[in-house]
Amino acid sequence: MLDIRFIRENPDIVRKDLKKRNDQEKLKWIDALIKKDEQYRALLQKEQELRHKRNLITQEINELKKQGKDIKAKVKEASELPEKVKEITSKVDELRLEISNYLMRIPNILHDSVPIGKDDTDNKTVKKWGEIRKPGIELKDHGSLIESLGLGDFDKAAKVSGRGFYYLFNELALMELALQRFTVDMLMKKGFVLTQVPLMLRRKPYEGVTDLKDFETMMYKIENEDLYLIATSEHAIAVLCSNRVFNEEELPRKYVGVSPCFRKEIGSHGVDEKGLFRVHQFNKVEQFVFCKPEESWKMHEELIKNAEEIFQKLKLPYRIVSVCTGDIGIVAAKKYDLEAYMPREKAYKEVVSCSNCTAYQAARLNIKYQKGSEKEYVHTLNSTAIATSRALRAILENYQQKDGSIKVPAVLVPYMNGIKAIGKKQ
RNA sequence: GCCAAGGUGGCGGAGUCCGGUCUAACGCGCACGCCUCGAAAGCGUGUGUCCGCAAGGACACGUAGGUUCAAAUCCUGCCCUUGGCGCCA
Repeated sequence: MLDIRFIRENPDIVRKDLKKRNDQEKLKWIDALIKKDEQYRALLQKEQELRHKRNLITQEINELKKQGKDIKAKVKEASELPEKVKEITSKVDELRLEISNYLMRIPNILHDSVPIGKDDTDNKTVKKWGEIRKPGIELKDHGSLIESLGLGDFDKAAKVSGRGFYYLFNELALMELALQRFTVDMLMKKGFVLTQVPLMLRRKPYEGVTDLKDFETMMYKIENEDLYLIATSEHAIAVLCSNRVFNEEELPRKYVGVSPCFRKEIGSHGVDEKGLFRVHQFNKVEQFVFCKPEESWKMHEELIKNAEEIFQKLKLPYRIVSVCTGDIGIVAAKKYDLEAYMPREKAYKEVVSCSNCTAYQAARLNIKYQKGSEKEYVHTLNSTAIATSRALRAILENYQQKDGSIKVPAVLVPYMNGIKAIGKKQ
């Protein structure tokens, strides 16, 4: 959320940003919002005057009573006030709510380097890494490969849970755990605090970390409970520090979260349906950082570098794209996606998303740090380290061997009891 | 899930029975200032949010309501914590 004071004082910056996003509707909101804000503050003044008046009379009554004098006349005078206060308060609350509704939906201010575009086809490639090997065989899609090797079962999962779920067995399940441990070890060495999180959150804290439309399109709600399954541990870590004031020397604070993630993925259909790429439940290792504003852009580069390091060590070719205005969403000021090369499709597919949310989440969650005698919002950043389901797909495609087996990336071998290849016919 | 006791500042902890000079006694911590060569001690000041150019004011005692001229205080729902019982990997 943007600070209302910032919008009040810099409406042109906000307008310019919305023009970049080509968001005509929200562009119109700005004038309406500023007007509401003016009305709100004027009315708030009136409300406070009225309350002041009431407080004075109340005190008078107290004095009179103590002196043993008659209070009837004063009480009568005062008795007219509560209703007036109530009336004006409800108007003030109404305005406050309207303003907050605008603020919750107005997007973050974008970094200058964010490319302008309408959807993900306009994302700009900023880097490519790795050599694309010619497999020399007809590659199987990862879903069929898994099933043919007996390393998973999608059909049974679909029967008992629905499409988008999976069973994994033996070496493949082990590789999933290996990916997590390998990533966690690397990040802990870099000073990240390993964190296991609650997998469900209440609505109110959750509103602090996500786009409101996600509640309908992405999140699973627990029936008859005020609880939502988390879509990523990012959310649980962000709210961990809500309403907190950091000391300056506590920053930057880096967390590595490990958790299952639950997503409805409503409206997503197509070729990726079968297999591990687009699923309702997957495990993810996530980087999350709270830092001072002046260090957040450096930190953003650092987080994407960490993700790159993981894919480099796995020897999976990838490219980095800078996500464009039409694809970036409302929370991030800048976002990199890391897309791994999928040789069967001969295409790069998103496996990592790395965002600098600047003060946008911090303002909603009220996370500040003590800067001298002042308090200032921190910046928050989040980045996938590894989403194992998608990384597994990349490995299954890139490491397929001619004999139909899958070579285990060298860095994972120690995490897999020394197993160097899976699916090899004995 | 049941029973009991609780929830007040950065922390400990009064105030609640019996509504009113109670946003907070007393203590700790932290920041700044004085003192000092420097420090400790001591002394002083400050230490929630919002509106306002300011003067000033409003709000804030888990949370949402209710009663009242007036609520930390009385009433109700909900959330949470601790202890006991029950259930349980």
